[in-house]
Amino acid sequence: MITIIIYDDNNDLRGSIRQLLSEVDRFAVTGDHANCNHVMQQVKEMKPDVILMDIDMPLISGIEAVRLIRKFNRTTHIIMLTVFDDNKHVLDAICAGASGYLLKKSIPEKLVNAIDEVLAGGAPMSPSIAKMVVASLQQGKEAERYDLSAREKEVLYLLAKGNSFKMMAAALFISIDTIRSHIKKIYEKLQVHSQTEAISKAYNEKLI
Amino acid sequence: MITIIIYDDNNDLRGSIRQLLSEVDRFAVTGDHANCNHVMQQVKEMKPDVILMDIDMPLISGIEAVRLIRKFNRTTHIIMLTVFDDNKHVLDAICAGASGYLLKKSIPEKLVNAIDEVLAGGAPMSPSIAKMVVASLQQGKEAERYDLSAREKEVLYLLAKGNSFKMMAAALFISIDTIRSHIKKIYEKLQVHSQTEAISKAYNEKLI
DNA sequence: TTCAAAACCCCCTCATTAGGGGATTGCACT
DNA sequence: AGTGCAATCCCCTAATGAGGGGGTTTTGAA
Repeated sequence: MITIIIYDDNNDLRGSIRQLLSEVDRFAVTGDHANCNHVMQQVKEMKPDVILMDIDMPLISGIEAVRLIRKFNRTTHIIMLTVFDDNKHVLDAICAGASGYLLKKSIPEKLVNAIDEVLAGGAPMSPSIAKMVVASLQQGKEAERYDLSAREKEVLYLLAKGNSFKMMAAALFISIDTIRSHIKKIYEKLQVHSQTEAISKAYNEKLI
Repeated sequence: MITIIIYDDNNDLRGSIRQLLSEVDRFAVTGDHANCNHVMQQVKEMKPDVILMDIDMPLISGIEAVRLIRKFNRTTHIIMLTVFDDNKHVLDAICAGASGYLLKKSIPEKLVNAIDEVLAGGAPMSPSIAKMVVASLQQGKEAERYDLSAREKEVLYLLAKGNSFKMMAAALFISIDTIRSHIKKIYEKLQVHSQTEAISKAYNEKLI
């Protein structure tokens, strides 16, 4: 028997989901709550197989709840329920440790399927959510518009590793003044004025 | 009419896909190739709406091909076809700019659907692929083992943005010596000895 | 209540970095 | 043959950072 807990501040929706899941013999909804105020205690007690978690809830958001749960439990499957797919929090939820992501409008036809899928080790997602996830992996990967020379990239790389000018000079068998020259060039090209800015930019633009 | 090009070194599979797609009126397969040796030229000429791309091909891999295509074209949808879901290259393909990812075994029942989905702006994925993608986003996010205080995190964040000690002091309305104290603590906790190392570590450990 | 840790402040010195000048060599492109 | 650019090296000064001291006050947990 698959045990399930529902968190959603919408009473009607909670009811509908209970109804929907009651029609499947192997599922047992062992709890539903309008907020996450006692989520840690509840999950510890019930040890559900699957949690359905609304993202937008008052006081403790679904994302916070996932974080709380993941502090002591890495195995229970959590499927997020969200109204809008342009919700920027969706990615946060993924990073927090949710397993699946379903738009509320697609609950009727896809929820049962999604539950089976997480249990099988999958990551069910509504298409538009999947798109966001993929986009987040692709973002920025088109850089290289700063056209740093090979040597400059090398210096930037060593810099990011925490090397001082002196250490880089030794590593590359060139004078410290040459390092300085390269650094100046790099700053110019990246339009920054310090090591920290340069490295920060390098990471953000995936130059490293 | 939706135009489609297929790249796969398996002649039988290419044939099956052609056959499968020919049964859908709105699809027109305008080309199929066993390798990607002339992929840039072919794509430039045909300007297909969708490309089906095998990942494992001799000489130029599907991933390389995606990179080549994305150099001059950001709009054509590319669906990767892969045999194994444990292929570590799947993530590379995503980052290279593919839109969807289908296991070959699920082609018969899901290919038509996947094509419609990318055209609608989605990101169709086989469940096990989705799982990998999600896992890649979640990985490492369990850091926090350096237990920096809230203030220290704030300082580290500002540092990474390229602020000097002076600027941070001004921004936080505290003395520059206090910044210095926080920095010293941060270095101690992260076990580093310079700004650059600290920021590099912060990025690598997802502290920022 | 006591104790530890966080957050704040101050001083010192030496090393390093930022930013501004130069210069020479060698390679590639025209 | 000249032009541009990357890569190398040099010098200078002012600003900043690293690392070592020394503190107080506030706060939260034991």
